Amino acid sequence: MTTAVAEAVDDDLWSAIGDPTRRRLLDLLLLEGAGTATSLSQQLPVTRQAVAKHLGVLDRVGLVHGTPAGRERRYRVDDAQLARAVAQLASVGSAWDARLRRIKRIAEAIQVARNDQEAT
Amino acid sequence: MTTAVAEAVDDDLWSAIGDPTRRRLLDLLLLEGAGTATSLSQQLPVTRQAVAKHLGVLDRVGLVHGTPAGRERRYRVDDAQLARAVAQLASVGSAWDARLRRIKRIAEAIQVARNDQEAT
DNA sequence: GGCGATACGCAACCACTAGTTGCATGAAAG
DNA sequence: CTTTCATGCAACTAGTGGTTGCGTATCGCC
Repeated sequence: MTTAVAEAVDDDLWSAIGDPTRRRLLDLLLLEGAGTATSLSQQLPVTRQAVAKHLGVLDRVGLVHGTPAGRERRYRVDDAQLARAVAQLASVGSAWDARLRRIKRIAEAIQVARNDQEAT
Repeated sequence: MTTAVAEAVDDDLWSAIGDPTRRRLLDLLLLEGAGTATSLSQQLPVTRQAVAKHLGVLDRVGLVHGTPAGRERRYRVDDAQLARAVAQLASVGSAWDARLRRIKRIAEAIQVARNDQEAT
């Protein structure tokens, strides 16, 4: 019997998509197919260097791949890896959801038992 | 037409459940019903003070409530608020999931078109 | 070929947060 | 009353998201 919620979470993956700026970054990349640090920074309220750092961590965990193209470095999303990340998100969510439901059920059961007592 | 994924995320809530230690904390509280900084810290690889801080931020965003009980302060989860957080998690996840599926569909469509051309 | 514009990477610095240790205080128990 | 135990507060460290500033390499044009 498992005593704790699964939480079989790749911590790097999670923290990568945990940052709101990185989420928007992934969103933009997904939307436009590809982008560079400069092009992306123009659509975000942060500097090019900040974006570059984020792309660095996203690249490190494999959520995006950056390939040099002339004087610029073009990044694009790794669909499979992002799908994995999304799956983890869903997994943590549903684990908690399940536990919440269970707790609720138990609480109701106790309530019922108490009513039975009073009715004696 | 919406050009970006919803991302209607309460940032405080998200960052509250973004921390792995806080997730384990919520997990423990959910499992045991209630707990204090001291009791919880004994089941985690961090000090009592660290746990106290986390409970502080969880309390501030309303995911838990702490009530003084004699010389100790007892915390318990706010089910409704946690349910909200879980819902947000699911929402972000499904938004990306949808976009990934859409991208995949477009990619396949392009592939089909290309094959048609070649078949001419 | 040479030169300005552009895209990049690196380094230093600031602010915030998760973690620590140390200490003082207040309630409970003997 | 004294001891014990849980808490809260303060100071300090390490890591990270963000900035500015600077050096360098590539592209485009004359």
